[in-house]
Amino acid sequence: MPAHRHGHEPLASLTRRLRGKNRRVTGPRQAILDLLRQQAHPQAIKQIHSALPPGECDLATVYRSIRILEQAGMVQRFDFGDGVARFELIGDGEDAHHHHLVCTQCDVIVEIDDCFPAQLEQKIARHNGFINLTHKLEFFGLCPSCQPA
Amino acid sequence: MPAHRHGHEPLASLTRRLRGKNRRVTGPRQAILDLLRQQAHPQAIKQIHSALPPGECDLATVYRSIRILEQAGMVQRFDFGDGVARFELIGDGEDAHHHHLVCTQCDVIVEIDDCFPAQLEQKIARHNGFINLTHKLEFFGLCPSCQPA
DNA sequence: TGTTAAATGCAAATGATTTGCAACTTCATG
DNA sequence: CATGAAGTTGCAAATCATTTGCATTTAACA
Repeated sequence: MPAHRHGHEPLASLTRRLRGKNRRVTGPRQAILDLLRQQAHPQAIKQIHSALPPGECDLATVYRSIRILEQAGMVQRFDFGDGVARFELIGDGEDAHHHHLVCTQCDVIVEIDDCFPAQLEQKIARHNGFINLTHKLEFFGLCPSCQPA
Repeated sequence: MPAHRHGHEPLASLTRRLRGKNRRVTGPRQAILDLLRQQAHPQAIKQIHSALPPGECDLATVYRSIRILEQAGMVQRFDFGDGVARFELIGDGEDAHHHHLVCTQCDVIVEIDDCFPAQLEQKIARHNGFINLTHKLEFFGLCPSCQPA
């Protein structure tokens, strides 16, 4: 199963994971988790906040909750270079690492399963004496709908 | 010659390029270009500003100049995910596209010649019906000096 | 050398994200 | 099931990077 199909892990399972990290399960956090559960693509903080029922959760609390979730390893941060961080839920035990393809015109996002070749990455590490290599990789292009006829 | 060796293109050549783009050659712009000429790695706006002789150029002017230079194709923007854009001079006629390896501990930067395999990128494009694919790719890891003994 | 559009300095505006703080919950304990 | 300490929240104010309005200065060409 591709990495980005984090399936529909039930909310109860998510809150259990959170509690397991010694974090309290609060209304705002449940609302955010429940929202992220249903998203197929990374969401900006503002998106999350405005998708929540009005008055459900303060914007600052979204920021704080997302940070907690990220530290707990339940959420992954992505950066498409537009100055806005986006976040995606990581399924339990799931390999969170994946990349995206973003339309430069309409901002549609596609999850990508391909990754930078591990062997080449190891070569880069060795060649420069670095260890614990990771990478950020995102693709951009014109999606089918935005292409000129 | 690797992409990141943009050599030491003389300042006169750089200002000529700028003028060729119908941009005026001003004191601040020359100072910024001359500074970037001598840098081997991408520089943050603040770094550029504080490296300039005091009073030489306003911070807002650095931002504006860099934008002009970027639009003129003389400077390339990089994003290491820390919320600060960094800029590198592009040598004349040089292939600007390259990536970096950044130490997560001391922030040292190494220019990388390897790139995402073009063939794989094309496969991704085809597979998703996208065209004009590009990508952002940066590596992170622990540099030799920061590794535990 | 004069004109004129471009560029600059300075200050104020933005936009994303963070933080101080007092009031309010969660949840382990009793 | 009540209770308190620690963790959370809302709200407002603070940061930080970056942008912008505007009056003044300046590069470059006629």
